[in-house]
Amino acid sequence: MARYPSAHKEVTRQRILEKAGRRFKEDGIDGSGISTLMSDAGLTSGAFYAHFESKNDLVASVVAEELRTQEARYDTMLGSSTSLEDLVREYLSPEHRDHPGSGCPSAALLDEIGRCGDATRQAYTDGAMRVVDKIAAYLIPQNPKSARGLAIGLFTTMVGTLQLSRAISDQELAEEILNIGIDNALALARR
Amino acid sequence: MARYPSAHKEVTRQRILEKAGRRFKEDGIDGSGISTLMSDAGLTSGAFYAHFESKNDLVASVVAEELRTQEARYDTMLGSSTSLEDLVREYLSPEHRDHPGSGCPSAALLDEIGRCGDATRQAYTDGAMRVVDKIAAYLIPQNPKSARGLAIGLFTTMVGTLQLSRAISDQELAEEILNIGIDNALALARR
DNA sequence: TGTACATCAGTGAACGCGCGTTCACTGATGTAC
DNA sequence: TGTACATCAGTGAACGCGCGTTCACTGATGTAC
Repeated sequence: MARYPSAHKEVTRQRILEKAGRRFKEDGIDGSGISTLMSDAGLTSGAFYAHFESKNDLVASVVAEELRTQEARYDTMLGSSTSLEDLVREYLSPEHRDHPGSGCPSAALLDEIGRCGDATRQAYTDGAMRVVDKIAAYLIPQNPKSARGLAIGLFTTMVGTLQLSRAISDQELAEEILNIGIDNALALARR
Repeated sequence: MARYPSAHKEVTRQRILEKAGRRFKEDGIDGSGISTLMSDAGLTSGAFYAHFESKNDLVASVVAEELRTQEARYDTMLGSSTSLEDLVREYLSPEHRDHPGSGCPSAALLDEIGRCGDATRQAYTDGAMRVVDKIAAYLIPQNPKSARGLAIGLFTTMVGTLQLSRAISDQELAEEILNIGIDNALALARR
């Protein structure tokens, strides 16, 4: 089409990553084809390989990007007036459950990531541990290392609860599970 | 091929369900094709539709069957001398993490089940709640209802922890996460 | 008891379709002279 | 300043392949006479 200013390609790459993250979280990684992903980004399928080596390469990059976004968001929330309780309540809200596309990548994709290759799992490991460390530093600022186990417990219950609530077909029960999850998470954090 | 004794078809159906459950948990639902599933069961693809209406129908039946199996297993374990602590340690063991095919369907498939249609999510709801009720009845036999929240908390942490441990590429860290998960689960159960 | 027929679980080729990937080509802009 | 050329992000058709599903057919056994 055109020769663009030097920043243009990077901007496009970022748009592909953001739209693909959303699509993956909505339809799954296996459930999202390259043509669909590229048309989400306003492009045609052929352009994909100017930005990524393969679908696997995209998946690893998306996972890294998603966790970077999540880390930044929690950083802002916990750095400002938002309490951990607010964060838990937002995470385990019906809004989050019903909008996986804009939500937590772990809740939407964790078991699928476990089946991915090394590059993706490496990207996940780095990103998830930074998020866990952020939570640990908030819980016990003077000794984040001792809060690590607590932070991981908080993280796993929240992820498991949101996944369970999404899988439950009975609306009332799904709601009850979110509330139980909030109680359990807050009880953990209060330890 | 042959006209079989009247029980034969049901035996074959059961074999398909069992093999498909294993394959789904190893490669994901979207990652498992009908031809592969049928050849796992020693049959060819065409025979599939003599047993199931569609892949969706199979998925719902597999989910129901997997949870029935899990319920029976926990029933036996908790009914005999096995303590809840043993169950937790077995669930969060490296063996379980490294063999999803014979393991917990929730740990392997929960987020994918959340993206399935009503029939599958209904099957999951029924089965998972029976498993949770089994755990609750063990925790507080005289008042299982009050143990429900605890049982759900135990369930979600265990599922989340196993998924996380599978997604982590660093072996040492993955091991540490299992141990942290055991501590967190046992602390919960002791409440 | 021996023969003809009905049954039906399973076969395997074929359907249209979307997958991940490749590639010859386009065309607006930046650069060289 | 004006013209010729190089650049390169993006196009869109095509590749072989496996997907979920359909269907005409097979053939060993149970049943009827």
